[in-house]
Amino acid sequence: MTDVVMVIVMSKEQEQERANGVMEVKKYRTPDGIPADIVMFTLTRQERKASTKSLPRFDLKVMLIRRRSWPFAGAWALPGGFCQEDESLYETARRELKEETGVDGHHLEYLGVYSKPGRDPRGWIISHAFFALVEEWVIEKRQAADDAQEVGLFPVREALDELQLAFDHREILQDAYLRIQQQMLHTTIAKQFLPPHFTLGELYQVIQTVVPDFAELNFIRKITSTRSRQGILEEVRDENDKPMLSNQYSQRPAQLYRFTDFTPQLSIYT
Amino acid sequence: MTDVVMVIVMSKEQEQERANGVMEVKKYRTPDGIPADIVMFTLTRQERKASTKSLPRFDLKVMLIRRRSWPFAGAWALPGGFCQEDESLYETARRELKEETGVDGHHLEYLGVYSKPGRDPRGWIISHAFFALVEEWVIEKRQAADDAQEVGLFPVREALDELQLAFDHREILQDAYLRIQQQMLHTTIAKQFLPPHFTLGELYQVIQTVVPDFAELNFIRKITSTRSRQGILEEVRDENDKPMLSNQYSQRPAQLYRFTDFTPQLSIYT
DNA sequence: TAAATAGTGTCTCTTAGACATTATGGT
DNA sequence: ACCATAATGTCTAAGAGACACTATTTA
Repeated sequence: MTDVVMVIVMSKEQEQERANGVMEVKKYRTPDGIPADIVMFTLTRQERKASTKSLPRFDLKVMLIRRRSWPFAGAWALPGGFCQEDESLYETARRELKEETGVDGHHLEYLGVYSKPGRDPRGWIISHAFFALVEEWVIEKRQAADDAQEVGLFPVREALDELQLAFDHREILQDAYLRIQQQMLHTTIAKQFLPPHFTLGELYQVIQTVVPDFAELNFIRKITSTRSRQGILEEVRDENDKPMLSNQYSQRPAQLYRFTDFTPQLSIYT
Repeated sequence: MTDVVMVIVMSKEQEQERANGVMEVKKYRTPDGIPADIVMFTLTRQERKASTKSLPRFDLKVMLIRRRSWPFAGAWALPGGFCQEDESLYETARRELKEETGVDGHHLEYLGVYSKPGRDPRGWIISHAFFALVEEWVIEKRQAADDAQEVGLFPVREALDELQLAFDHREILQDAYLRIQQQMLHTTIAKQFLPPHFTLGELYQVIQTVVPDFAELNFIRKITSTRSRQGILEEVRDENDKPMLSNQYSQRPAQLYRFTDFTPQLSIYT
């Protein structure tokens, strides 16, 4: 990130104009704060008691923190904090994500703005939502170390259906949920939840966890054929060019794959 | 749009907490203004001097207004204005679109937030970009009636490549251009630029104007077959169930179509 | 009859979709 | 031998992609 420094040379008249311009801006009421709120998603691994090796099953969870002060004291809310003058909102989100959850350097994406009048009893506060995708182990490490705040990981459906979230955070979470489902099908964000090398079974589980409606009988065949979808995945091979296999989740070893950096362009017309 | 009224019953202690909370918010520096800027796209029809009837060719254009005061006096900029306390940013955008261009009730969609420090010499100003899609005739009517401001319609490529836009409006326009291209292929926004009934030739021209890379040799065949794409379009028929044709653009009459309300779900995995 | 658009014929190759079948190897 | 997962076989119908060809009017 490089900041832009703006140098402006002005005549006296221009300076007067500038002062007027600034005055004009200042004479209106301005918001009382511009926070960034973060919807942090993670996939947690369910314990399975199968008789043999079996595929992992996941839960899509969201991190919430319990508010300690007015307003909505005691309610669960999205982590977040106010934007400062010397940072962009993306930087705010990254800073708050790190400060409040100890997570840094992960997928962080802008979601939208929430500006409905009256959404925050503290005043005129316009919030910007981001969503982050983090692997489970990052959060586990953090939760152990942290005793400053009460944090919780909730299954998304439970958070939406059963919790009374602070502010309009239910609406934000709902929007984020729809967005991550869309992204899961349109882009390769699945890789945020997967190790560098993974089996097609794992990938399928990840997609299904985020998008329960997703079903594809011939998943393996479709992924491994398809010329138009021209290789969003590629087989992993070792130094001798032998296909690398994994039998972590099954008796029969399964081919390992990785995502390429190719994302196909979708269209409803072609 | 219905506003939400929030009623809160508080004890004295709670009221004290509330006051503290508000104080806490107030003691930080807050932005000097939160504007909404609008990227208004339209398709203008090119005059063609062909020997017989021919398909319309379009240009994708964006509306800009010339700034009259500091900063960037004389430069072209996106129309926009500041958010007021009693409205959401979407309402701001709708209001400004109407005030500055006389356009109301059209496709208006949120694009994103622009908050890089120093982006506005007037102070700490965080801008929200929207994009609007408007038919040509609406703007023509407006431009004739308006003499308050100098407004211009520029081909998008020209505005991006040759104009020095105010603030970071070039970046905003660039983002909006990418977004509209994406939307054109993923959704049915093409209908915003088309009459209720249209020929497949017209539709193809619209798509190609917004997404020059789009090319599809068997466009008609693909649109009219396809079970999976299950009818984003349907043939228009008259009261006697006869197919309705148009020979506006060709000697041979062409079937008229309309969009259904179906938008297919795309996926890179299916 | 040339021009400009609309639409069909034809051919090959690939994919979709649905199921059945086989492969693997540890408990 | 059974289990859970991985992967291939097989079949039909449909679509992709490329081009050639016909259709419809009017200037």
